[in-house]
Amino acid sequence: MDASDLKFFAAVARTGGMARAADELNTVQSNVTTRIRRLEEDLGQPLFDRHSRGVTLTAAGKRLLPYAARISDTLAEARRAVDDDGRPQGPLVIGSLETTTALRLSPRLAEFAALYPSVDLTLRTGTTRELIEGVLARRIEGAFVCGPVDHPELAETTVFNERLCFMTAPGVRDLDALLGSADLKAIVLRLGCSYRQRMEEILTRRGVVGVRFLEFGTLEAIVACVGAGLGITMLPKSLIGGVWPVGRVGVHDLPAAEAAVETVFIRRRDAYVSSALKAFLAGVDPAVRSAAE
Amino acid sequence: MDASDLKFFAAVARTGGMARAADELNTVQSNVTTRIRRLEEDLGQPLFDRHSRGVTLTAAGKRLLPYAARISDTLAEARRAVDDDGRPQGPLVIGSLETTTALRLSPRLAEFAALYPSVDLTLRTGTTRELIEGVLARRIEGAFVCGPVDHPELAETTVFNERLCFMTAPGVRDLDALLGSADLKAIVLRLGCSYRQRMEEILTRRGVVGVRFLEFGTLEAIVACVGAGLGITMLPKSLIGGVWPVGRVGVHDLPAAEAAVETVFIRRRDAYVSSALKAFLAGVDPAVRSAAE
DNA sequence: GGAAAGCCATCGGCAAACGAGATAGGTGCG
DNA sequence: CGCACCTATCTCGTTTGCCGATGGCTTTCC
Repeated sequence: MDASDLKFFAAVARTGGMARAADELNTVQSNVTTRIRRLEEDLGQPLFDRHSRGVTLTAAGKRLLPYAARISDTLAEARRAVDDDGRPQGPLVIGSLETTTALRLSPRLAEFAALYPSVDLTLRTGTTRELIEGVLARRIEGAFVCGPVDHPELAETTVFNERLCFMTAPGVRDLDALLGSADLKAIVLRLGCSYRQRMEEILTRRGVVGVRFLEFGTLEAIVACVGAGLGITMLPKSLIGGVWPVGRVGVHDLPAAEAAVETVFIRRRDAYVSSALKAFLAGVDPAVRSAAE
Repeated sequence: MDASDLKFFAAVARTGGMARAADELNTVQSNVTTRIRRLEEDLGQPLFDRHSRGVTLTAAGKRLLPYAARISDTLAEARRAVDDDGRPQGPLVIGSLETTTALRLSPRLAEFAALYPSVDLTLRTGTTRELIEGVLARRIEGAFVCGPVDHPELAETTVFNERLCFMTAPGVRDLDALLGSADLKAIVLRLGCSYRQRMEEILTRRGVVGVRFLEFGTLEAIVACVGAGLGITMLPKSLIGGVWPVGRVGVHDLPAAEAAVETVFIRRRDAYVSSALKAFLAGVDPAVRSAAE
C-alpha cells in the first residue's frame, strides 16, 4: 500500500468508476483497474463492488477512504514544511470576519505585505460558520472568527475582545423609543453572520420582535445607511474613532454582559503552522503570538 | 514523494548512514543513495549533509522527519481500519494502573477473553506518566490512568471515581498516633506512582514529614505487609470488600476532598478506535462507552 | 607514510513494474 | 438487436527499481 495507490483509490471512490477515475488521473482505465486490484490483493479484501454502471465502495473501502484523504493531506503538508525555511514565503490563506478585517487587520495589511514581499497573502472573509468549515477542510490555514468555537480538531486562542454597541443615526437620544417604533429596520452584513444572531437575541430580550432585517454586503454600506437614519445596526464599538470618524453614527452602549464578544484565532490542531502564518500573527498583535504555537 | 521514499528517509535519519539504513531495509546501499537523491531532487533541496562518518539531517530534513513518522503511522492505521470489519479481533494493547487493573479490570478480563476469542489482548501496567507516553508513541491503543491529563493530543473520558483511604494493620484505632510515630513506613507500589505523590502531599499537610517509602512491586505484597503491621499505604477504598476480604487491613477514611481520584481513559485523538477496543470498553462498564466515540 | 576499514556516489545489467492500447465480456436502454 | 457504457484481461514497449561492482574520500591504526 503506497500513497499513489491511495490516490488512485480515492479518485475511483470519488468518481464512482474506474474509467472516470482514469480520465481524472490522466491515465487509462486498464491501469486504474490493475492498481485497484493490486491494492485489494495487498489488503486481502475487495474495496469496491463492481456493477454495470461503475463501482461502489464496500464496507472495507468506506473504512479506508478517510485515510486516503489524510495521507494525501499529510504529504502536501510535509512538502510545505520542507519548503518553509523559516523565512516567511509562499502562499498564505487566512480567513477573517468582515468586522475583524476592518478593525484589526486592514490597518496592518500594507505593513505585512511590505515586510514580507515573498508571501502571497489571501484574505477570505465569511461568517464564522463558513470559516470554520474552511479551516477544517484545509482550504484556509487559519481564521479569525467569533468565539468560543470548541471543536476537538481545532486549536483556538482568544486574540481580541470587542464590545458591541447599537449604532443609529447621529443625534438619536432615546434608543428605547427608536427600538419601539413600528417599522424598525436592522441592517446586518450577512444574514448568517454571528452578530446578527446576537442582535436578534438582544432585541428579543428587550421585547422587540418582528424586526425586519436588511442585508448589506459591506460595512461601508451599512454605516452610510445607518448614519442616514435608515435603520440600526450592532457592531464593535471600536470601529468608531478608529476606522470611522466619531459622529458619523450615533453610539449606544450595551450592558457589559451583552456587549462582550471574543474574537478567536482558529487553526487545525494537526496542521503545520507555516512561518508566513507565524509572521502574520506576530504582526497583527505582538500579544497574539501564542496562537502559532 | 511517496510513502516508501519516506520510509527510506526515516531509516537513514535514524541510523545516520545510507549503508546502515540499507542493512535495516534489507536492500543495498546504492539503492538507498538513489532514492534519497531522488527525494532531494523532488523536494528541491538537500535533506542530508554527507560526511565521512555517515550523514546528518539538514534543517529541511529535520522539518521532514516528523511527517515521515506520521505517514507511516497513518498507513499502518489504515490497514488496521480496513482489516477491522466490526467484529472485534486482532491485537489489542491496553494500558492500566495496577490498582485499576485489580479493582475494575481483572474481574472482567476472563469474560472478555471468552466473549472475543479472536482478540489478542495485552494488558500493560505502569505509572500514569509511562502510560501517557506509551499512548502518545502509539505503543498502546489507550490506557486507564490517573486524571485529569489534559493533553492536546489525547482524548480523555472519566470512567471511574475512586476514594482513597489509608490502610494500616487491622485493629489500629488511632491513625494520628500511628502517623506520629518516629519510624513510620509508607509502602507504595512504585515510587513514580501518582498515588505516592498524593500520599506525600496528604502526609505533609498533616505535618508528617520524613516518612520512609518502601516500594513493593505488587498489590498483594503491599496488602500482606500492611496487614502485618509493617507500615501504612494509601489505596482505593473499594479494593476492600471487593478484591480483598474485610478485616485483612484496617481502613481509615480521608476527607472527601483528599480522597477523590478520578480514573480516566485516554487515547490518541487522531487514532483509529478499533472494534476490539470498543468491545473492551463496553465490557468494562456499559457507562464507559462514550470513551470510544 | 601506508595499509585498512568505513562511508557515499556512480555505472551497467537485469528484472519487475508501469503505462498505453486493443479486445473481450457483461448490463441496461431504446 | 444494436448501441452505449462499464470493467477485466492481454500484449507490448518503456520506464523504473534493484543489484552488484567500482571508485573516491576520510579516518584510523600500524
